[in-house]
Amino acid sequence: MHWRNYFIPTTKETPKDATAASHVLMLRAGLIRQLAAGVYTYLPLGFRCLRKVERIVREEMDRAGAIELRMPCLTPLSLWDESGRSRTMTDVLLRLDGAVWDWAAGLVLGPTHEEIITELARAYLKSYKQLPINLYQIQLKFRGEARPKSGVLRTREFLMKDAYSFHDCKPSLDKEYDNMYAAYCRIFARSGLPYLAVEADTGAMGGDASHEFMVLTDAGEDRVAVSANGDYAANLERATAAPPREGEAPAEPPREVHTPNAGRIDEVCPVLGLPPRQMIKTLIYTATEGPAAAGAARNLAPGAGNVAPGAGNVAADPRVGRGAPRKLRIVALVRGDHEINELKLNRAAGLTLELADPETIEALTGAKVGFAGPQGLIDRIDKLIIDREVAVLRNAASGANKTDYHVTGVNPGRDFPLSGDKVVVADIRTVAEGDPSPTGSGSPLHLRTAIEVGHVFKLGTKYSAALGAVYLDQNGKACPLIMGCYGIGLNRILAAAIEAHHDDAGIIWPMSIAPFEVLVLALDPRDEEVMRVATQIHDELAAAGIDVLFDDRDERAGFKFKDADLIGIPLRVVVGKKSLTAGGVEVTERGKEGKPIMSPASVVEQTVRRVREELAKLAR
RNA sequence: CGGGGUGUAGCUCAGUCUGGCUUAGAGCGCUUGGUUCGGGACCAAGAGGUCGCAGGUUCGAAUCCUGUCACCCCGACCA
Repeated sequence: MHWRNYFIPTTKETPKDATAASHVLMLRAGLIRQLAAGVYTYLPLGFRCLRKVERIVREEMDRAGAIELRMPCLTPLSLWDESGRSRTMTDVLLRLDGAVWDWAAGLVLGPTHEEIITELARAYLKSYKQLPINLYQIQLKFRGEARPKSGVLRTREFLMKDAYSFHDCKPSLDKEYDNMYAAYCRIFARSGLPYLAVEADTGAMGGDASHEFMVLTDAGEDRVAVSANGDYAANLERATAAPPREGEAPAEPPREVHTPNAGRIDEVCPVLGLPPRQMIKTLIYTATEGPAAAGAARNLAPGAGNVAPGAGNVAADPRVGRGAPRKLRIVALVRGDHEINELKLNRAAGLTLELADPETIEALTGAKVGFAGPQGLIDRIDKLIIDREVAVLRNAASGANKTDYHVTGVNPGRDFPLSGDKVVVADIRTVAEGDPSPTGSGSPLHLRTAIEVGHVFKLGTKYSAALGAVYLDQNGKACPLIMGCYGIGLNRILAAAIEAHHDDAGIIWPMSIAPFEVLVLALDPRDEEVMRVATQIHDELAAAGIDVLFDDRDERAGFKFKDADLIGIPLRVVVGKKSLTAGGVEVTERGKEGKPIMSPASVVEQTVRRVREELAKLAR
């Protein structure tokens, strides 16, 4: 490919609105152009990268035995009614109402395809003999993302590989889950990503396994906890630390202390002379009676966020909670130096909780906000949820349920119950930097930001049951299909790769997803000998099957070098009068030092070998 | 959805507070000619803008007012 005839609109200027490195570089290198909020055109260079990623994904999915198909972007609203997600995903589903045609109101742009694939399964997968089967597609998704950001990391339209497997038993699903997990490892390794598989939250689905594939970078939106020795990694939403040890100090009697205007932990501690870890935070929540809402959607669960196929929300049973819903009062306790994890809290409560307003808190405790404590509340509330780290405290301090007073010498079990109908002791806090790994090694956990690039999920029968997708087992009995879903955000792979591999000058592409593998740079295109040598190298590389770009532009050397660094093609062959005089051409690797001179006769062979070596290394 | 901010040339921005001194500007990019030529060159001459849009105030609006749209940032939300 001759640069002169190609289209690579690079810029020197850094775009105003871009902060993430990948965003800045994708714009500057001429990979993408924003058309609207969260909507991007992939320019030729960016499109080539995307296609390379697509190819890796396709090859590995095929190799893993999955079968490719293509489902539509336009999907009938009625299917989303069947699953209940037309109600639970209202702000995610992009509807076509407002259109002038009546029929358009019945269509939505698919944010994921659980419903669609389940409809297909319902129609065709009628016998256990057809199982297991794994169907996948690489298709655009549309989501009513409230706030697109970070370039291509969070968009309203994106490319996702979503796969859905169907099984007649759990062991079969487990096996395919492991198979997909392994395929994902190969995909991300081949893409050159420093990825990490972490335990992910399963939301309202409960119990079943789910893993997210993360790339640790500064630009991500997700937080993960990773142990220093690598024995544990989990999404912060679900990460847990080793359980606490029982406190041993002898219990002191409770004592009321005047703490005027000191309602916050950081205000009270100096007054009481206690560290935050000896404090009990008393948080008051309300909830409406009924089942818990679904958990958080994952971005890459196909159904959820950008990467995973379809772990969508399944609606709560609309019949539950009809009539006169009663407001429940729930009190949660966490240590003063800990943050509560509302996802864990909701699961422990079996309800979706909301922080109570000040009026409710004052009515319950008889004190202003900031002075609540667990003592004596149990008879006036519906549930007391105690973090397990609070349960082992000795001689802690809490609010006194009396404005401007706290109590010291508070002891769980004596001053508030640790058991009983209304009491739950559970892990309801977010792990903190330095907490011990739950594996028993005690290795300290570190908190990192990350980009979610993939998600594997055991769905179970959520959608098959909702849509009536049943097969007949060996006994002729109709059973709902057991499903798994597996998503990968292709655009995010590009952004994550750039986040992980760049320097001040530009992108440093992994060989496997680089738009071109080799750049031949002719320094003086008006010099006949330079052009003859450069053209010959380009042509021979191309003939050898190498993706090669030929910078034949009549520009100054510095200009072309800067562009080369920016677009980040891994191998660069520089042909100039100077190098020819020195006996050949220069070969450099992007991001590495040194520019050895090679003879034009051997450079093609050596470059081809280097490309293949690099690709093989990634595929290992 | 809450809070904040920005819309002026393809890009990055000045001018807006204090309406008229601008025939709407600069740099980058683009066109033409010349010089230069191994790390984003220089000189000269050009092309390019309904100042987001709609109303209003005024003798006069990029500038003031009202509305509206778009985009960005923080937060919320994100089976």
